[in-house]
Amino acid sequence: MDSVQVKNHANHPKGCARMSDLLERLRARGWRMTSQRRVVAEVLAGEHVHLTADEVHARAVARLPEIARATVYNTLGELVALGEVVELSTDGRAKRYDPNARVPHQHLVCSGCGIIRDVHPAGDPLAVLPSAERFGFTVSKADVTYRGICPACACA
Amino acid sequence: MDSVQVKNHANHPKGCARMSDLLERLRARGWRMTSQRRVVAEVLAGEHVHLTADEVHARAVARLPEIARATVYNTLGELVALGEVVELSTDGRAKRYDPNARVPHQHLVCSGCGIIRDVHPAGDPLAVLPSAERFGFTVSKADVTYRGICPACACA
DNA sequence: ATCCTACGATGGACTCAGTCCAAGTCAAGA
DNA sequence: TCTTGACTTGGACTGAGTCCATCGTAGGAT
Repeated sequence: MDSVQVKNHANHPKGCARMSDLLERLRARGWRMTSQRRVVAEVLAGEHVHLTADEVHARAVARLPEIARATVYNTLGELVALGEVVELSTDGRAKRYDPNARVPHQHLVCSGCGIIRDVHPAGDPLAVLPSAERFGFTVSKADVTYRGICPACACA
Repeated sequence: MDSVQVKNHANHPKGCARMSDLLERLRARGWRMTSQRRVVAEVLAGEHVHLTADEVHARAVARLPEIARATVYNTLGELVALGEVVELSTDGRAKRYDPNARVPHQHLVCSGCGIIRDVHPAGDPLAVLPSAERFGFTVSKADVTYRGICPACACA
C-alpha cells in the first residue's frame, strides 16, 4: 500500500497523511498523546531535513511557546526507541534526527558545509563483511557515512 | 612507578620501531618535539585500542604528571590533521582516537559493551554508491560502522 | 460529565566533552 | 648562549545532553 513515495526533494503532498499515520502508530503503541508530543512529531515529519534537538526545539517553540527542552529530548528519545526516527552523529557534535526511518538508507555528508543527503547504495553493506572479519559478533547493521564536497562548496 | 605497561595482544613486535617512525615523520614535518607530544604519541602507539581523549590524558599523566588536558586535545587534533590518527565518534559520546591510520579499515562496535574492533570489508565501500546517488558531490571516502553484539555480551 | 491517578511536562541545576585564552615556558636555530 | 616564537598551562567558558523534584493533564473509570 505504499503508493506514497518519496524521491521528493522539498515537497511531499502526502506529508499530512504520513503524519497522521505516525500519530496513529504511536497511539497504537500506548503513547499518551500530548500537545508537546504532537508538535515534536509534526516538526520532524514536516521537513525532510536532519535537525538537531535544539533545532527541533526552536521549531516546536514557534508552535507551542512553553515547551521545554527536556521534553523535546525525551520525545526524540522515545521516537528513536520506537524506531520511528533515526539518530545520527555524523560530526561528533550535536546528534541529528532523521524522520525517514522506515526506508533503509545511508548518509552523504558535505565536509564543507555539513549538509546531509539520504542515499541508497547498491546492495546490502553488511554482505561485504566476511565472517572471518566478524570476530564472533552477531552483526545486525551497518551505518555508512559517505563524505565529500557538495556542488555548492566545490564552487566556493 | 610505571615500569611495564600494557600487555597488548601479540600483534606488533615492532611497536618501538613504529613508534620512532612516527616521531620521525612528525619531526620531518616541522613538529617541535616536546615531552608532552612525545608522551601522547607513545600512549597512542603503545596500545592498539581506541581511547578517548580523557583516557589518553589519564595514561599520559601517569608518565608526565603535569601534562594539561588542553595539551592532550591540541596534540590529538594535530595528529588527526597530519593523518597519523583517525578520530571516531561511534556513539555520540566522547570521540575516540585510532592510531592505526595508515591501514584503511572500518569499525565493528558492540551495542552491549561498546568495544570496537578494526575490520576489513571486502572491496571498496565507495564503489557501491551509484553516481545517481551522489547528487553532484565529489565523494572521497566512506566510514562504515558495523553494529552488533560481541561474543561476551551474547552470553550474558 | 466528573473524578482519579499514573504518565508526562517543566525548568533549573548538573555533568560531560571540548574549546578558548592570557600568561608563562622552552626547543631549536643563529 | 641567546632569542624568539611555537608550545604548554590551568582555569574559565560553551554546547549538548541528563537528572530530578514538582506540577499538570490525558484518558480510563464511574
